[in-house]
Amino acid sequence: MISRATADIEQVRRFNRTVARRIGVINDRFLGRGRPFGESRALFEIGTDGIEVRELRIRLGLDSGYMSRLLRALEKDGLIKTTATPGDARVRYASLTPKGQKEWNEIDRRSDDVATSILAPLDERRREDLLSAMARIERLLRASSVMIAAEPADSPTAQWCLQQYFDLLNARFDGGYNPANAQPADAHDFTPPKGVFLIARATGEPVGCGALKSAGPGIGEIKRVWVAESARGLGIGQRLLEELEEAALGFGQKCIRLDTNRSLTEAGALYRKNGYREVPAFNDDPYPDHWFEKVLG
Amino acid sequence: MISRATADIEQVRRFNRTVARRIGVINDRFLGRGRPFGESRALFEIGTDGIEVRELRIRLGLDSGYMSRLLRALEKDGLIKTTATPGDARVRYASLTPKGQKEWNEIDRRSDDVATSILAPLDERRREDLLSAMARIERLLRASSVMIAAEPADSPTAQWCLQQYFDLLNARFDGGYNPANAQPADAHDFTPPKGVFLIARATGEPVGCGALKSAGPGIGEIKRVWVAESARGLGIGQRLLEELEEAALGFGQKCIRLDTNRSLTEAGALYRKNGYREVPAFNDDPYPDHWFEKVLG
DNA sequence: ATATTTATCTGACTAAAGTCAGAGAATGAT
DNA sequence: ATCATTCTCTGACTTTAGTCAGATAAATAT
Repeated sequence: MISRATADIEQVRRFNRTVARRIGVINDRFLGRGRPFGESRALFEIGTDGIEVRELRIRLGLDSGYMSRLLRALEKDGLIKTTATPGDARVRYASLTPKGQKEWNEIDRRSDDVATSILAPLDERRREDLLSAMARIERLLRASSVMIAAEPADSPTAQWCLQQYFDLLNARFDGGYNPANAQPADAHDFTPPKGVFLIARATGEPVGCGALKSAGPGIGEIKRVWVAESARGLGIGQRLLEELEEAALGFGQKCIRLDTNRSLTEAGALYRKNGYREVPAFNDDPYPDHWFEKVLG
Repeated sequence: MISRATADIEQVRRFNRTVARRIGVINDRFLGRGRPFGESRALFEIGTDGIEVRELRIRLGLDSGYMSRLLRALEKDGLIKTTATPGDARVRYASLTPKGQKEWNEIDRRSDDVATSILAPLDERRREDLLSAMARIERLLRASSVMIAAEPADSPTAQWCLQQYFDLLNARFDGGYNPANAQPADAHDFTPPKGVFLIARATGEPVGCGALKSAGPGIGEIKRVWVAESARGLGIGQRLLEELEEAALGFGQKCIRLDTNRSLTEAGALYRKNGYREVPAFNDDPYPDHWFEKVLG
């Protein structure tokens, strides 16, 4: 008997093979335009707006020597020019010449042709079916590539996430939100061994955060749970919560509490679903109107 | 305003990018095991059962000289051995040594790991959603890669398709089917400028056929419409029918007729959907019990 | 029996992709 | 002011991938 998990894995592998073949093959060679693939790729990434060479190197994952040579080749063909960046003369900035822009448009058109060639043979119904399945796959692959990791709460990324969180509260709450009026909690509170600050990232971009601090012996408090608008519905909140609880157990916190506001409907639902039960107010913060607690284990 | 078609194309391109990144990257390098990618691919394709070198070359699409060198390299590493095939000493047969089998298992395991790493971060509901979308995409990409082309009706592939068709009739009809009792129609009838024989192929494999012959001045007759079991529901019958009608117009046939049997339910539905209307019997063939006609244009 | 075709192999290439060790200029840290 | 770091560039490589023109042996066609 083939187990459920085995069949699932087989399905994923089959998908990988089919799609890699159908897309990879067409893409790679078809888009080449006689030019080495590496050059085309670089040209395409430089794009209409240009790009810092440093950034380009990271995106394509190339050795700096190799990158330099690629750019030299494109330059010699009159497709791009490189200039120093205003702020930092070490960093070079690559941008398309008019000739390069033409070439770029051609690559772009071919990309469209590839897409069209996939859709063309299908009738309306199947086409829509394919498109909706593609949208779903994209979204779910995005979800599956989200990584959650602890980071210092005072790191620039963490600060950025917090700002997003505060902006959200400010938009949702009647009368806005001002962190100065709320219970203070600084980076120190969200640092092991008493707390932690988690950041969820999708392909490098931060898309969510969540924090844990101590609220007395054996008690943890969850704060700052935020998921970017663009990444809602991917189960990131759930995963953050699970990881926060795990961290709490690691710190010996057997009880977790948190507060929230009724305008944060998704958060309320998440907590209830995960076995948090409502308790009387345990603080007199001006913003929360619901208080929850859960005993772990 | 962005047109509907443009948005669709954008969706396909976005999908291609996402999938190529998430799967392509992991697959290619992660599965490499320090070995050149070409060698790994060959090793994997040789697989547990071994394979004829000829077949392997076709599958990987490699030059025979290059293929030979790849095999020599794998042989030198003690991963495979090659022997002559019993029937034909020109053809070499490549198979894994025990060491090669171990290596193969490792690649296989890594493939599983890649699949698992995609599924693992998702909860049950999203996992199922992803898997079903993958199955759908696979199927629809298969449909979109089906090519229809005219071929001589006496080619081996055409003969093979016809045999499949007759086998199907034989299985479906009460009392079976014997082409000798039916109206004769030979390769000559299905040849331009009076007829044509179309074959639908998916990645090289024939998955359907359909034929057109003349049935008098300005009248065409469609025969031998068959779609492989494994390729039903992909719209191939519809596409064959459309291309046959187009061919008929090209031959100046303004009226098309055809006969069928009630046991071929899909065919009947297809004809009705495409505007064929039932007419009195126009032949006394023993097998058909429904006769259709359509005026083109 | 001879010619042709098929499958593989070898040698001699080329192009593309990528690595590594510095060098040099600009910037940031102390 | 000095030192370390960052970013790019150059030269000198290697590896991978692939092509092309025969050579060879076995099988097939005439």
